[in-house]
Order: sequence, then structure tokens, then C-alpha cells
Amino acid sequence: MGVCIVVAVYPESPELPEILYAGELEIRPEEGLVLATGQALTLSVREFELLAAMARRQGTIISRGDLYRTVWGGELRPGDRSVDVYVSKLRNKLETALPDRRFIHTHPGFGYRFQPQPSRNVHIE
Amino acid sequence: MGVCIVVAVYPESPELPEILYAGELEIRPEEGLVLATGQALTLSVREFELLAAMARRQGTIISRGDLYRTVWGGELRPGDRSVDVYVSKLRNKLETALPDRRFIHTHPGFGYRFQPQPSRNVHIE
DNA sequence: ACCCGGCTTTCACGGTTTTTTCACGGTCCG
DNA sequence: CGGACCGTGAAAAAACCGTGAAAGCCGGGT
Repeated sequence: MGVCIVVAVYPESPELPEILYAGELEIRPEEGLVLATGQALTLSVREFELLAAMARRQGTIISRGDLYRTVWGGELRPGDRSVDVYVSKLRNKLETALPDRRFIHTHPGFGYRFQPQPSRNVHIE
Repeated sequence: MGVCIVVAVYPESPELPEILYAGELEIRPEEGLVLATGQALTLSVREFELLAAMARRQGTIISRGDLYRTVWGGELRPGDRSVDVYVSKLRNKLETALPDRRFIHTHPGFGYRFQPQPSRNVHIE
């Protein structure tokens, strides 16, 4: 097999202010700001980076290893539960802000998937 | 300001993310994700690996020994029913997600064959 | 220097989910 | 009938995760 060359040309370096949306969440990485229905959430640095990392890849399953590399840097050591702990923290804050949405889904053995999901407040059945 | 050029050179066949299709199934091995008509299926690691192994060789009959080597690693010991059990689990989940297709076909004495097949839900008669 | 408070890391327990294994019951022949 | 083969529920064992809380870090204020 040969090589693969990928060339990306961006019209300026100046980052078009990245803004991520998910459900009624609005995430502004540059600013370190998260809005839930307009209301600002108070997240720590780790919480924020973790949220951003997942939101950037929403809909896909991301392994703990990937998340650790992206947010913490370096390799996830076996037995290190940092990612889980912060997912838990994040879930709490999101739950508090937006009680009827689930954002972070666990895929046992694979990792986590971020995807806003309407709650069954919609009265199924 | 000018432009920003990013060049990436990969030494081997670029990891085009492998994606397998079968009927209305979409399988993304890298991510451990399966979509059935867009909806994410929830599979365990074994279920997923088994599905991927079969989908990679769809249309062919694969022996239990082959499947075991590929998914579990090591040799299938006589009397070990793991493959059958997981085929059963997989059939259930696929059936639930896509009621009018059969994917996994048994070839007694030989093994299993994976191939999407429209069911007669189509109302013949 | 000392204390305080917030953030991060680590530890540990307990609940869940997955994987493995067992066993019973069908089916398809000769 | 008897044996090989397969489907599958369920128990047992193992792996995996959620989370409260202890412990470590660090900067700011007094």
C-alpha cells in the first residue's frame, strides 16, 4: 500500500469561534462557558474539558482511553477511575440543570457516548 | 493573515474508518457502534465482536471454531457452547431492532452464515 | 506561616452488567 | 430408539461501573 496525504486548508488561522450545541446546551470552548437554556453552568476545568471532548464527538462511543488522552493527556493506567469519576460529576451537574434529558450514556466494555436524549416525560405507554 | 495548511502523511493505507453494511445495519468496528436504521444498538463486547466477525465474511459459512478463534481467541474446546449462546443473544437483539429481517442462518454441522434476508412480513399471499 | 476552600486524585464498597457454564428440550436423521 | 446437533433459559462467576468520601494539591487571604 502507498501513503495517504491529507491536506486541509483553512481560510485563516484565526479560529472561527467554536461553538458546540447539544440539546439545550451551548458550549463555547474558547470561553470555557456552558449555557443550559441560557443559564451558565459552573464547571471545573476537568469537567469542562471532558464535556467538550464528548460533545465534539457526540453520537459516537468514546473509550475511556481516548477521553483520558484528550482531557488529561498521557495514557490511562489500568485501574485509574478518573474518567468515571468525572463522568459522574458531569452527569450530576447536567442532571441538575436539565432534569429531563440524559446526555451521557454508558456502553459497558466500550466507553461513553454523548447524545442528548429526550426523556420519557413525553408519556410513552 | 494568510492561510493555514495542514499536511498529514500516513505510512500505510489510511485508516479509513472501517464501516460494514448489511441490510439496514451499519457497523463501525473502531467505535464499537452498531446502527440499525440510524438507531444505536446496545451490544456487549462479545456480541459486537461476533457480529463484526460475521459481517466481515457475510455470505459465507463460518465454522464455530473460526468464530471462536476470531472473537474469543484460542481454540474452541469440545462441548463449549459459547458461540451458540452468543449467536442466540445476537439474534434476539437484531430481531428486536429489525423484526422483518433474518441475519444469522444456521448450517447444521458446518456453522453459521451471516446474510441479511428480507422476511415474508412483506405480506405475500 | 497558617488556614481555608475549591479542584483533583485515589480508594473502596456495593450494585449492575457481562461472560461463562450447565442443563433441559427440541429436531433431524439413520 | 439413539445419537449428534442446536436453541436457549438460568445459575454461577467474573468483569465492569457509579459514587461517597478520604487524601493530596494549590493559591489566596489574614
